Amino acid sequence: MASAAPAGSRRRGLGRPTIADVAALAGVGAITVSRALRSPELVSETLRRQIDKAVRDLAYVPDLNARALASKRTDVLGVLVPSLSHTVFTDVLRGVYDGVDGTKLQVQVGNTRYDPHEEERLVASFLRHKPAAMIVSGVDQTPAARAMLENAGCPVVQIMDVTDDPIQLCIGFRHDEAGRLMTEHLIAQGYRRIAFISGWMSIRSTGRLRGYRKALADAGLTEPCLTHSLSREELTRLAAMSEPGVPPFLEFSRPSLGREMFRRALASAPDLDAVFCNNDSLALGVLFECLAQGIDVPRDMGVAGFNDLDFTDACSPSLSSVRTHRYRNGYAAVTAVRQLMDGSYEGPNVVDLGVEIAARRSTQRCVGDVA
Amino acid sequence: MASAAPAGSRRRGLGRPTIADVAALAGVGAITVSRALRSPELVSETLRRQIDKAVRDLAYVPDLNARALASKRTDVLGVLVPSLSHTVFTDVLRGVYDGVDGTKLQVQVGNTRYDPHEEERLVASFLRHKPAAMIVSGVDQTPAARAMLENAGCPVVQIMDVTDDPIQLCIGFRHDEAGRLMTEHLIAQGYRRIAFISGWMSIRSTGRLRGYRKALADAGLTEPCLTHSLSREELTRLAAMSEPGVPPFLEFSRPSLGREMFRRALASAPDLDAVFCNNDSLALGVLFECLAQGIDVPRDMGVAGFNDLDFTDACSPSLSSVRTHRYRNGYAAVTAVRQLMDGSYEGPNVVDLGVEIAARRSTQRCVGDVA
DNA sequence: CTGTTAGCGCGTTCAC
DNA sequence: GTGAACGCGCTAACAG
Repeated sequence: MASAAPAGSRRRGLGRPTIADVAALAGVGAITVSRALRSPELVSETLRRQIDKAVRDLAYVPDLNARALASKRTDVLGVLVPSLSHTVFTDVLRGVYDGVDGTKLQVQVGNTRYDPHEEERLVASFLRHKPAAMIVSGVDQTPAARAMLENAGCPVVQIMDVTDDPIQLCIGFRHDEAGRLMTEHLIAQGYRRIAFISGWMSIRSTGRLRGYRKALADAGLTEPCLTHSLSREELTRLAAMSEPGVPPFLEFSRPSLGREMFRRALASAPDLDAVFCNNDSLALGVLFECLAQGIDVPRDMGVAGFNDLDFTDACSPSLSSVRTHRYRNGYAAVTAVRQLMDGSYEGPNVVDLGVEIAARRSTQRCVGDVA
Repeated sequence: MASAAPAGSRRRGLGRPTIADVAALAGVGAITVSRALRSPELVSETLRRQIDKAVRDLAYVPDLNARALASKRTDVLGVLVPSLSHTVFTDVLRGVYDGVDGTKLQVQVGNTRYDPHEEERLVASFLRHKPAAMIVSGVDQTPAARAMLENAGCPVVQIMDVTDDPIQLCIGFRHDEAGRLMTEHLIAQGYRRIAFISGWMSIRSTGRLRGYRKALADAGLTEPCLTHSLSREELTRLAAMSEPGVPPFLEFSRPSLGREMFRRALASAPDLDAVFCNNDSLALGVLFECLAQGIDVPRDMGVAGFNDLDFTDACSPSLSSVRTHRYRNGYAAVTAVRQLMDGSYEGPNVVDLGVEIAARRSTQRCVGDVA
């Protein structure tokens, strides 16, 4: 018998047909089946036809684990993001998915949950599967994770931030510059007492804060009321209030938190005339709080968000924000990965996608300055 | 040499240490290393110590593909969702991730993009990796996908909907009932001319619509203006307007679309007194449109959403919605999976998590009826 | 263009 | 408690 699972065998497969079964049925060698499946052009028309039939008749499905073991490679594109609850990263993922369309690449998403150690574990875990390439978010991997990625032997692209010292290639934008640009926009619109509001500071948020401070300093202004982080007790309280397992960083972008933090900012700096929010959800809350308090936006209070989510233009007044190219970032990362894989990549190893100020009504104090 | 990669070999590994290298260094058999790694309690203290040292010295990392091939199993929990852009499913995923915490299970997410054929492909693809279990969204898999899942030989849980005929086990809630409950709530609040607004109808949306219609019929009311779907041309136009690759269903939940569809509904039924939106984003748009038009909510117009996203309670007026237990659904699915894996599952094979009406100000026409 | 041979790295089986 | 042998299903290398 040519069957792969002789009855007397000490170990049997799951009963699923193997490549040997197909080969036997088609009357060819196993390797020919293998080739017919992966590079049909290398196999003669006749044999290919017989093989295809046998494959169909047996409902043969190649075992990817065996393939990976034998060939030492897979078509898995590992993508690590810090959160799946933030539009920011799901937008990136859409770009990634679109980028791999029509490709052999299989996307596999890992959620680091903003935990560097979880990221490290995931890097190790993904690398064990010998991925075709890796895309990781941010540029602040732990030394261990970085070392693993450097030795991964596959293309590695860092996204959503830039650094002078990428693991291999990084494509993203400068958060400090983004923060600076929006603050300068607010200043240009005549706002002077500008607060920065944030629930939780990721490494990237800190960059935006830096840019905000620089812009203020350059304009000779001071920070009226900087509420950039919640106390530990508040953090715990919020966590307790939420469904078990809801990570704090999600809570920290809630509109209701925006309302609360805006109230606080106003209490400690009653002469506030603008708020730069670390994300659009917080800004939405500020907008509603102004509405509830009868504060006129943009006349008495400028409100700006970050990320330019889909609701910014539907607000009333529409909400100014910082447009980051998240979809494009994901797409570009995959494009680069593919080029790195076939050796055709020729771009620089640091790519800055830039950001744009989406100036809308919520910061339009100077008439005629905004579309 | 006992090394796994003799210099003269025709095929070499990647140079990475193998279990044989560890065994050689520790002076034991390969199998003992294998055991020490997976079931330390079966190996004597002394050997375990030597092995651990060797593992560390060589920075040995087990090859998961080889392990999977030899053992015919993995610790991968495959999770298929129709979208990563909707909070709905990312909430589910949080539940899933929290559920596997402290477990050997490795979550692997697949994005079907609301395409049954893509789902079918993904099912096939995931199953080839011999996952420990699968969690799939909805109950409307293609016959082929269903057949594959039935023969997968691993626990399979369907979520976010219920059916009398699950593949194996399904945990979710009834969308028709959800639609009915919210409509009844609106009726109880004195609204009579209630429109249902939706940009795009998924299978689950259709269920909600069914419930809405039933509630109206039961109350002897008619549908004033049902704008439940966009024309094909509009669909194309919207797609063209958006960034390449932005799937229509995303566009279809935009607040700006809510504004637009509300204007239309109002145009064809000026006596409209309430709007039940298929999701909260649309409802947010309706809220802003009312604000812009000077329509008093809830007095002159009741506005209800669906899903109860995080911004509903921060709106002004706060937005009524249907609370679905997405996080809990993900968590429960994993719990069930784990029990199915060790044979301890004893629940029914259809679990209805139910929904709740989150009654807030935007539908509070009858004073005192809402908290 | 096709087949043969020899593994890929690990876990199962069975014996000690 | 430990180890030797064998095989999981597939593909790289080389020969024809």
